[in-house]
Amino acid sequence: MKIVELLIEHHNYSLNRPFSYVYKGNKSIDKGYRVLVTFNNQELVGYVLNVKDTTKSVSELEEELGFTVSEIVDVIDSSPLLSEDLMELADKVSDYYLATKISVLQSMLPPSLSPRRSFLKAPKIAYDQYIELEKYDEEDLTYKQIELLRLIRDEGRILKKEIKQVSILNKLIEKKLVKIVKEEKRRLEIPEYENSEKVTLTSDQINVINEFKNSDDQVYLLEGVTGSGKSEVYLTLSEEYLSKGKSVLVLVPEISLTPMMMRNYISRFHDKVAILHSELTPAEKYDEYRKIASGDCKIVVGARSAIFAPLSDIGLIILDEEHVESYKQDVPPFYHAREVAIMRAEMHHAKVLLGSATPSLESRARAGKGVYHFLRLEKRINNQPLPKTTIVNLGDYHNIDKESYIFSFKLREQLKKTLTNHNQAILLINRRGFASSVSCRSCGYIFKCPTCSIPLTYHRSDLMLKCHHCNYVEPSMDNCPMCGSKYLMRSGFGTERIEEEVHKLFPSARTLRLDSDSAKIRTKIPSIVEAFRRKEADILIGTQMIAKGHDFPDVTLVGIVMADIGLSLPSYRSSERVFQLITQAVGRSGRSDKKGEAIIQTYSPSHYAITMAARQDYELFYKREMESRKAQSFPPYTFLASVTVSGKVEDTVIDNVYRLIDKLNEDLKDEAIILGPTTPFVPYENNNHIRLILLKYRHMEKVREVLRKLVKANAQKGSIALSINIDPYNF
DNA sequence: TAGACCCAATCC
DNA sequence: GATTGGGTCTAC
Repeated sequence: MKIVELLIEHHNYSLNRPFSYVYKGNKSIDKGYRVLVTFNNQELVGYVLNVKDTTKSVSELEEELGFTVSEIVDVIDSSPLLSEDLMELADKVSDYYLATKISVLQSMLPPSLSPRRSFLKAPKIAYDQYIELEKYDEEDLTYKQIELLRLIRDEGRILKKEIKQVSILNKLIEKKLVKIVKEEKRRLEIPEYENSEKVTLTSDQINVINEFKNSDDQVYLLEGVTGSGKSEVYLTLSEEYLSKGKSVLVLVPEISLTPMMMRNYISRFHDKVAILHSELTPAEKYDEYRKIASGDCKIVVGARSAIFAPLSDIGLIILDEEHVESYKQDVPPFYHAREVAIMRAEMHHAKVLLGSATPSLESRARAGKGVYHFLRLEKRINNQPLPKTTIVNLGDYHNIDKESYIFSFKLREQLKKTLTNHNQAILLINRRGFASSVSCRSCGYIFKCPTCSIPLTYHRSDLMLKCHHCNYVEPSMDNCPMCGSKYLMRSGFGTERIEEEVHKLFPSARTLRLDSDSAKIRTKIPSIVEAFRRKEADILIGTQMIAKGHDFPDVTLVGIVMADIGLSLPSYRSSERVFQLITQAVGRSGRSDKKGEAIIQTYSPSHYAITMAARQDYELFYKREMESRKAQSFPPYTFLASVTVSGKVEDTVIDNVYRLIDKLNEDLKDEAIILGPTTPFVPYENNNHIRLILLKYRHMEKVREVLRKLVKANAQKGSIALSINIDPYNF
């Protein structure tokens, strides 16, 4: 008989410890296997931590342990699902982030294998299923159903697996509004790009590569302006490690947004590369995961969660665009891929290479202090000049074109020039939809999301009002629900409005729009990007999605329609975000031998984030922003942690927040500044009221200990739930 | 975290 | 007298 210690799939701090069971069967069972157990009258998946043989009887065991021990119902796996080193990594991650270990394990595994949904076998699809419109009728549909139906109507047909809202789709099928059409399956093919010819490295690149190779440091920050050839450095180093028999892990922000990197790696390394990212279907993820685990692929290119790819013997971990915030997971365990990369590299004695044109302040500060080895690529390849950049003050009405109110004379004139020269332009507006809010002129009523209470955004393409925080939708109405007035005002503007404006001013211009609405369908982003690259459109209009990573040789104009959006957001990172976004966007202009222009429209023409971005001067921005962080005691001068308290009853939540703040003040008198309680941007969600406590501190150890105890002590309370976010971005 | 149970408030 | 919502407890 065996004694098995395991973790339960409930994600709660009071259950964040091993539970003991016995196993009398004869299947093989060991660390890393999943088993089926009954736990408090529920049938659950357990995650085996260790197994011991015993000669004792169950009653002797119970006597010794002091509780009843039950038997494992069944063993699910026939081989361990997670390697020892990933289990060890999970320990480190849950330790650093004060997260339950099961939440880390769940983040590590593809959804079809994660404990929660372990019975989902790898789906075998023989056919591609398309959804086609049968009949268009909005009668008796919920708003979400209408939204989907309109999408299907507008698209003609959609691959079924590309629709994420399966339950909504099923309702439409049930109502016979849409039908499924089966066609022989088109396999997920990884496109076979031509062997890219070996580029000759510049002397800068060679220097950087040699410095990397000849140093024993563990973490490196490579700062290089857009177009300075960071990718080639990544590829050369990857090749080097591969030839030494090591494996290589490459992280990219969101693979659909940076097909460049994927393409580079595939054309260089072919089937040695596995691709892992959030947009793959569960079946595809499962396949790739198994392929990596079996050792067939020595290189993995993927988004955030790929940091947990089951590679062995890792020699090099690369994080491209290391400053991008999507490396931080915004649900528990709230890990940041950069920190996990460093933990993992330590275990493998591997090196970490962080690359960016605009490094995060944290990383740049560490490089400045010598914690990371600082590498720089200063010149653009071929010494391309930076685009000529103009800042237009929107506050000065002389600059505004009265025919549109959105474009300045300068931007309109440059657009015209670009079109006549048959070049391409990119217009960036950091907001999707048509109008950012809808209100009633008579009574002042503002359409708000019933769950988040933030204003709803009007979308012209499907005539819906949408909440940009949760997924709430409702059809837009012609009358005010309060007073019945038909004078509704749509204020603010987003991508859809810009597109309309362009059509008005330049009727013959062909446009494409790229934002998360047009990206609702999975494969759409790459196809829009490709279409634009093939010059099927003159102007690409989009949100920050378009600012990153793409290389469009014929783009000679980048227009930032309103640079201020985001600057006033209540985050200590807002200047950094704006700087990064504008710098990246401006860098899209003039990538080939054609000369580029960029126009930044803004209400804050003298804000340093904007002026420095216009000059593409990262180092100066860095110095200026560090001063401001220092003055306000924000990272990198301090560490942050947030404690979220949520519960069904608002008063209970508030009482508890004050109680916790008192407790924290007592325990951390000299260690931390405790701020709050604050009401977050979205004050209630899923019927829970939410309040926040923020901690600023310089030394982690004591604070971590106190928080750990706090969370344990409050874990049993059913009326409130605590959640801790170490190094939070949004609060 | 999910279910069981308990209690008090509330409803018809 | 039954139903509902909140609070508390427990789990190998």
